[in-house]
Amino acid sequence: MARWQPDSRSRLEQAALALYGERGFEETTVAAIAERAGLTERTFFRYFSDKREVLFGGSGQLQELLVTAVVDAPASATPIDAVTVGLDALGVLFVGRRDFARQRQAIIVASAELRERELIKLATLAAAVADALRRREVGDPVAGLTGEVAVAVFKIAFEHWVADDNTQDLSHLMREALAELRSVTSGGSPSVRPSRG
Amino acid sequence: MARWQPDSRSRLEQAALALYGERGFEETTVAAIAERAGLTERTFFRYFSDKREVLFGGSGQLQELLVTAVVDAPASATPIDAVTVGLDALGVLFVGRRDFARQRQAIIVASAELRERELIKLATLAAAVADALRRREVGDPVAGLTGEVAVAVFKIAFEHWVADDNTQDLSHLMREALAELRSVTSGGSPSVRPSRG
DNA sequence: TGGAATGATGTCAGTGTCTGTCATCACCGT
DNA sequence: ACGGTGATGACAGACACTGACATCATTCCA
Repeated sequence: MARWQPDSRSRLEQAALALYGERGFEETTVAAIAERAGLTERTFFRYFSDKREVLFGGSGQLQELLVTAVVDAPASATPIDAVTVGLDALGVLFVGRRDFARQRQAIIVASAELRERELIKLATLAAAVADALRRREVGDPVAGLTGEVAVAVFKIAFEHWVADDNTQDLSHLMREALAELRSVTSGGSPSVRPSRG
Repeated sequence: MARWQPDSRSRLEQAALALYGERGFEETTVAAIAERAGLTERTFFRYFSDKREVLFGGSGQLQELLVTAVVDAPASATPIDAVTVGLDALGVLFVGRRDFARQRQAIIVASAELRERELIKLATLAAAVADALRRREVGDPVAGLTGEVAVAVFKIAFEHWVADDNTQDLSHLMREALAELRSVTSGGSPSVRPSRG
């Protein structure tokens, strides 16, 4: 018999998800999460740096997958092509996890603090993609802008995927969003020019 | 003789800016800010919802200016053109304020908490731009994507403007960033050409 | 085999953010 | 004068988070 139950981390994650869903994020205390997990408040903070972070354990894996795919894309691929390959790789990560993603997203959008945390995770992701592109000899500011584009596409497709009665898969929605973005940025009139138009 | 010194709000803002700059954000207590402003901690929280918000008083004005310009852009303007008009309008807001902007930005980039707050302000701005475009009969997802593009362009140009020895004005840098973005999104397989990087 | 090292957890005290509540007191209109 | 108003102070308290030390099953090794 082990002295402690195993999987403290995942028990804390599950307890937090449940309580945030039931009572809301702000109304849930860390003490309550720890109690439901059969642990103490102090132990919660040993696993998670703060009360929000317990919802973002998967962000590291997401970033690793995307960065690896971008770096390993064919040498002939343009920056935007490499990013497209990366986004395709993300599709598999979410297969079969739509219900979980939906529950988690409902909690996040309901809390300003959690939305802040999500945004900085996405910004970190964009920076990581930009770095990956630079390893492909892509210069600035193209690398930075392409990183922003990748995350914008992911974000919009993800929101669409999680929303209500959508049945298409995430990869498909990401390709759609990218196509839309192309049409937006190519929609300006010729009179609008970088050099003092 | 007034019982209290006037301009409590701006005294608190100045005290916070000074202390965040001297000691750093995390190392500065609200009590210290209030004391330097000749007020109490409780009064600080009557003016600002939290310790970070004291640095973001100008975001409302920024948003109003951008949204108004987008809404009032010529009816013939495409979504991306309307946004370009809006970004031009922002240029004047920062004229002569580069030193202040630089000092404030140095504080923000040094703190993860403040970066989070900045990101949600920018996300709110993007949403406001999207709403403004919808008032121009622009549909989704073009409105949302164009809002993201507007903010990405502003963000990158602003960072460049604040950085080191740059002498060009903000409006010019925003037009440059937009042109770069166009080249990024048109660099994929469907319409060819390797990017310059 | 027995004792020391290890590692996850508990306990406790303390700091700082933020909120609710009530008191204070100059100013203002009547 | 007098009561209303509005900005501020004073105070208590909840909660997030941290540092320091204690506990104790497991494991390692002489």
